[in-house]
Amino acid sequence: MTEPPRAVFPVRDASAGPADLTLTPAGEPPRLRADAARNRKRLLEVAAELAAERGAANVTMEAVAAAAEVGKGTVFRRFGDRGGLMLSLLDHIEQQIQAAFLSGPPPLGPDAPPLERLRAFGPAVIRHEHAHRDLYMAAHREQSRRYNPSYQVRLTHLTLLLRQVGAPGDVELTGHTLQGYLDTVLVEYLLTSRGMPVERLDAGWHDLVDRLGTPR
Amino acid sequence: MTEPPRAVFPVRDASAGPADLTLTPAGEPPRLRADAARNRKRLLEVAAELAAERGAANVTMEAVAAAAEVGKGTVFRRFGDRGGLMLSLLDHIEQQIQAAFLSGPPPLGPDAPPLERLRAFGPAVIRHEHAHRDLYMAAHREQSRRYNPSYQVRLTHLTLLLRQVGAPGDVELTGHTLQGYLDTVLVEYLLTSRGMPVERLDAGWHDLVDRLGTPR
DNA sequence: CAGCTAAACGGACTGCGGTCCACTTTCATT
DNA sequence: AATGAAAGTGGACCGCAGTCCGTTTAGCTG
Repeated sequence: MTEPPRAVFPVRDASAGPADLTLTPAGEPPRLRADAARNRKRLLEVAAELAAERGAANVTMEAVAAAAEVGKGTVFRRFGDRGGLMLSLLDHIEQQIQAAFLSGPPPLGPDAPPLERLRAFGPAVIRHEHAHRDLYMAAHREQSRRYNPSYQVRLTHLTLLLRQVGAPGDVELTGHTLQGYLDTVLVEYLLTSRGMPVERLDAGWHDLVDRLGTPR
Repeated sequence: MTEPPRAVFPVRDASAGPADLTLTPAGEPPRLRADAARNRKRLLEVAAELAAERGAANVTMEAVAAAAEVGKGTVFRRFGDRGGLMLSLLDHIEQQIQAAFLSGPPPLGPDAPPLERLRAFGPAVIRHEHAHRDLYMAAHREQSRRYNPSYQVRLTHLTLLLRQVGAPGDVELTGHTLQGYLDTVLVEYLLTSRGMPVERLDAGWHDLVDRLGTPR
C-alpha cells in the first residue's frame, strides 16, 4: 500500500463527465531516494527474469527478494503486495499498447477516423492480452486493484472515441461494457477453454461497436 | 479439486450451439458416504454462521474446521479449496435467483414475453448481487472457477432469451457481453466506489438489451 | 456377522504472503 | 563537515491455504 503511482500516461481527461478518477493521483511519483530507486529497478529486472523462466504465476516475493539480494521487507515496501509487483511488471507491457492507440499509426492511432479506431481497438487489445496472457492473468489473480490506472486509461480512450462517433446513451457505461468484452479472463476462456478462433472474437467486437456506437 | 458437482439446476440445454459445457458433469452428485454427508452439511452451516458474524472474507478454513469439530483435511477434501467452499455457500443464494428467472412469476419468469424477461433480468441480478455482495465478492476473490455452473446457467438463459427475441449476430458472445455488464465486481465498483445510483445501471441495462437484442 | 476395501478423517507439516520493528542510509540544512 | 530526521532496509515472525499420510470407519459381500 505504499507504491507510488504507476507510470501511466498522464492523460488529461478530455471527456468523462463525473470521472475525475481519484485513482491516479496525477502528481508525478514522489521521488525515491537513490538507494530505493536502484533497488526498485533491480527488483523489476529480476522479477521479469524469474517470470520469463518459470511463469509469472510461480514467482514468489521471497524469490524475487533473494535473487535481487535484498530483504523481503524491501519488496513489500516498494510494491505493497504481490498484486502491486505484478501491476508494475505489467506497466511496461501496458505502455506498449497505450502508445499504440494514443499515438501510434492508423488505424489504431489518432490519424484514423474515430469509428475505425474504435473498431481496431478490440482486435488489437485481444491479441495483445493474449500474447502476454501469462502476466495479465497473474496480475488479475491478485484482484486488489482491478479498475487500476490502465483500466482507466482504456476507459477514457473508449469513451472519448464513443463520443466522437456520436454514440447515444450513457457513454461511460458503454465504455465499461466494451471493456468487459475485452476482459483478459473472458478472452482467455473463450480462446483457450472454449477454443473459439480469434476471428470470431474480432467479429463479435465489430458487431458490438456497430451496435453500441452508431447513433441508431 | 475433489468437490462433487454443485447443486445447480440441471438445465437441459435447449439452445447453446457448441456449448456442451463440460463444467457441469451433468450426472447427479456421486453419493457421499453417510458420515461425509453429515459433515458436509455441518460445515456449510457453520461456515454460513461464521460468514454472517464476521464477514465472508474473514472466514478461515481452519476456523470452519474447528467450529464444525472436524479436521482441517476434511474441509479441504470436501470443498477442494477456499473457492470451492465459497461457491458452495453461494449455491444456496444463487439458487434463489435462478428459481426467480427460471420458474418464478413475471416479468422475470416464463410467463412474461422474452423481451420483458430480458429487460427484467439485469435489474434483478444487480440487486441480488448487491444484496449478497459480501459472499459474491469473497467467492470472486478465489478466482479458481470463474465461469462456473452458475455463470453457465445464466449464460444459457440469456442466450435462450436472446434467440427468442430474434437477436442478430453471435448470440453466445452477446450473452457474455451482457454477463460482463452484470459482473459483481464491476457493479460493486460502479455503485460503491463511483457512487452511481442503481437506477442508472438499470437504464444502462435496458439500453444495452434494446441495442443488442432487437433485430436492428 | 466377519471380513474387506474404498472412502473419509485428522492433524502435523510446508510454503508463501504479509507485518513489524530495531537498525542503517540518504540527503537537506546549516 | 556535522547533524538530525525522514526514508529505506532486512529478516524474524505470524497466520492461513493447501498437502500428505497413517489411521479409522462405512457399508457392501458372502
